[in-house]
Amino acid sequence: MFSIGALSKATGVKVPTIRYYEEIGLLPPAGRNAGNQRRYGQEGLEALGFIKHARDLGFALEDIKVLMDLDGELGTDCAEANRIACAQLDQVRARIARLEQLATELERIAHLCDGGNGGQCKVLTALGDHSQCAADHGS
Amino acid sequence: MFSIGALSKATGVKVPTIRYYEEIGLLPPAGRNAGNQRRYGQEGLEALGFIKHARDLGFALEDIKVLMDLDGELGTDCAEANRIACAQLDQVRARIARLEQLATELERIAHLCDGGNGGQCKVLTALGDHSQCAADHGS
DNA sequence: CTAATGGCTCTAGTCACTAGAGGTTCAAGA
DNA sequence: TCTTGAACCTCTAGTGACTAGAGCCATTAG
Repeated sequence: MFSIGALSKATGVKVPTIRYYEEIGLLPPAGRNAGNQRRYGQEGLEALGFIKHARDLGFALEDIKVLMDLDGELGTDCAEANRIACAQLDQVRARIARLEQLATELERIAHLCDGGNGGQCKVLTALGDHSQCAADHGS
Repeated sequence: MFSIGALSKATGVKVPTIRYYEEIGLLPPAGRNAGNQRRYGQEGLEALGFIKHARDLGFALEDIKVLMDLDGELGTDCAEANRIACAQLDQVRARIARLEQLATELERIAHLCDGGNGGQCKVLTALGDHSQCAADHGS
């Protein structure tokens, strides 16, 4: 049996975050001891480990909830889990592409300036003027 | 003179967002007409355009505030603006690196499954078990 | 037995908006 | 001039995923 602090250490999820997960129904309400403190068993550890790993992979809590519900079902068909994972992968790839455009643009802007002073700052000018940008970096 | 709606169209920033920017002091309070409606001139357009561009580049509103204040100062030294831009670039690069790790891991997980069913879903198992991961994709 | 640590609930704050209610003003057509 | 509908106003509350703090109670080591 783990206390909430022990579970926190074991998983790397902060104590208030664990309580938050319970509050929003992502974790089932923990059992309590005589003094009303939460006590967790192996299945609590596994559930929280699953959440932690999925969060690290960038899944939204809502998606994690769906994945966990899938897991409970008997003879789970894999299709839904796979769909969610692929959607997540697409999102991550899209974010990478977007960030790479930003990085290009920021490099250009940052290189305008040698850190000297006097006159109008070219960095500020570049930030103010989208038309100077090489590409459509966003909208 | 622009109404808030015209300014919104001209910049691509939504109307409630413009009011929000004013509320938090990012935009100076707009002048009003006889009927208490906001009216903007050229400088309003430019200020909002600056904010929009910087937001598109991923700058936080707090950083944008600093940049705009810098812009107002006479003989602005460029160093601070440059520092903020470079910090932003570093952040973007770090996020890209992190996301690339995630993408690798997600590809591995998504490929475990052909969408068939029966037995324990390998996608769910992989999500639950960090030790299967090739790399330390997060913490 | 006492002190330190850890746990409890509850409220409010973060960031950057977004949505909705309920009311007022503007601009264009009849 | 009147009317209608769009655009505007303020205010409150909600989003996601936590984080911080107040004020109190439980557990545990010495």
